[in-house]
Amino acid sequence: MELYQLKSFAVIAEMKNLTKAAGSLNISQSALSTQIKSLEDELGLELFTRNSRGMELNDKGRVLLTHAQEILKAADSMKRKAGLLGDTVIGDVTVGINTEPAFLRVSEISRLIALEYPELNVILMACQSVDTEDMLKRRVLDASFFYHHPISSEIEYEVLEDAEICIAGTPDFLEGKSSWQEIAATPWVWAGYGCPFYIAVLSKFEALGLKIKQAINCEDEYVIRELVLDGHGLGMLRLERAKQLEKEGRLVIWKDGIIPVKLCLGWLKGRSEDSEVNVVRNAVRKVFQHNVEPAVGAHGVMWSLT
Amino acid sequence: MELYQLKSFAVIAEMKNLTKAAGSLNISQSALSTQIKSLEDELGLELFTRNSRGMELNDKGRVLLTHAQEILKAADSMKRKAGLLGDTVIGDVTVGINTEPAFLRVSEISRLIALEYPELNVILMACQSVDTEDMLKRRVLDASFFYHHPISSEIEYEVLEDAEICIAGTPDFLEGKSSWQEIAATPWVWAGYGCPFYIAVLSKFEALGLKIKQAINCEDEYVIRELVLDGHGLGMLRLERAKQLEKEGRLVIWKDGIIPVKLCLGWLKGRSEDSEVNVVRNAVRKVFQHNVEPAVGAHGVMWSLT
DNA sequence: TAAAAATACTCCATAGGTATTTTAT
DNA sequence: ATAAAATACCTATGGAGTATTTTTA
Repeated sequence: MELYQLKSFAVIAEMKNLTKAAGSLNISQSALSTQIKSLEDELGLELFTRNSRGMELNDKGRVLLTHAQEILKAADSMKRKAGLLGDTVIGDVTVGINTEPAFLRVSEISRLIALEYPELNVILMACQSVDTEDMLKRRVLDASFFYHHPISSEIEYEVLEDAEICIAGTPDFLEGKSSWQEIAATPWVWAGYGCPFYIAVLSKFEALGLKIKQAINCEDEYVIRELVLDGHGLGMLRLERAKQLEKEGRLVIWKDGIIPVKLCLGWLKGRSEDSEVNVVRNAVRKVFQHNVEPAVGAHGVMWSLT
Repeated sequence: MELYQLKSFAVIAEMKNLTKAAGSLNISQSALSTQIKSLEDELGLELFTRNSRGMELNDKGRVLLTHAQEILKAADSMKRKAGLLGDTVIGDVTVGINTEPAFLRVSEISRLIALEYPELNVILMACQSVDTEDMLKRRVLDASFFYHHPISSEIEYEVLEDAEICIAGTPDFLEGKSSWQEIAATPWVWAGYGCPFYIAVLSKFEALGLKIKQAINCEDEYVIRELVLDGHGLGMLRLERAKQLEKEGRLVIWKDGIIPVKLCLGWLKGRSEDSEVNVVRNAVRKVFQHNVEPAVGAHGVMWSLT
């Protein structure tokens, strides 16, 4: 028993004439005849009485037609649903964010996505740049923001914006200091393993044969900022944010320690055609190309901290 | 989209592993792979995410699985219903009766049918023996009782019982009469065209060069009997019934006028395998072979008079 | 005789099988 | 290295077509 047979069954029942039904189904009279016969054989009963004017449902056929119609209706409903789903994206899309959401314009992005794909839930997951590759490969993330750094060729990305990172500290740490030697000799609030900025600074130190004197290690950007403001040592902050804090007189920026970085959005190469990836790419591209109006609220945003 | 694909879809979703699902469905892994792929193509979306451990429903697949299961459930229900209907007979079966229902044991027959086929409605239709052939051919009747007479080879029948018909009349008509000449000269209550008994008598008269003197024509057995009892003339009655009336002194049987006839059940040759025909045949055969207990009531019997 | 369904026969599309490749862990 | 899915390629079942026969009004 297959759907095409049930469709034929229903059409014959309606038209009461095999030849006309065959025309309506765009198959030959012969094909339809054998089709309905094989259905009758399989069900073990006759569905129609045949007469010289055509075919008429018999009592059993009448009973089974209601079943067939129910099945066909459900099948139509499934196809219609698939058609709708085909154009939309549902479920979750998980985006890694490597720094402050406001800088990444996260709420604007999620608002855009929510408008176009109301059934798609955006999950934000705080994620160090260095972990991006792993998180994308493990498919914990569908796409992720990161600061540019050497990365596997399995990851595809596009550059969104230039940014700057600076070395900053409380005034007492930086007053009168101007050489890398003096900077290296100052206590540091250090970000552990793979943070691209710290790697850049570290390689500078190594080139000059310097070693940092003392460090507190910490991964989280927010925590680092707090520790620096608290006078634990020098640290690396986004220039924009550091300037704000300098204006407030809470810290000083070391002018030689400004590093240009590129903000990127990355995804797994093999998933470049996945709708989840493309939804994020398109939304992010729109927000970073044109200046869309400022966010008024985050739609369907969930926070997930690593 | 066909049912076999939906079945595959459901099994893969349950087993989360294409290879195992293929085993369960008794087809090869390869066949199942292309099967589900073509379903995905047709629906225009992916149903599963493939990973190295197997296949997992994605969000859209989860939505569509519920639809697929609904369809499969309805299909199962239809098959189950067909299975039940295959063993039963529903609707109407129309049986022609050519004489008194008690003699035909109609209520026993319909009781038997009602027991075995509760959804089958027995319709009884009074029908002259001579009309049997036409009524069966026009499918107004599925089967019919009739007294044996020359009949088309398109009609199949079986003999149920021997019966006797006699010539009878009120005492004043038959007193002292003993020859065919005298009988022919007596007024008759005659049954028109094809009644087999009257044909038999007519041919006897013709062989003897006789003509009936006077006749009232009437088709209906009951009416004939009333007219005979009312003294309108001689008529032909079932011997059994005539004996009863003779005992009551209401009429006299002419001893030379007893004709043996065979009670038959007939049906259209081409329909000898139709369940409607066989239900009647089997019930009638049972009742006329063994003496089942007398009827206590007629189940689902409708009377329809021509 | 006409109209409809069934059937005989042929053809080919495609479901299914085997063997191999690709992919991910 | 292993386990799984995808793919290439082949086979064969059975669905569909044409032409014909059967059936019934």
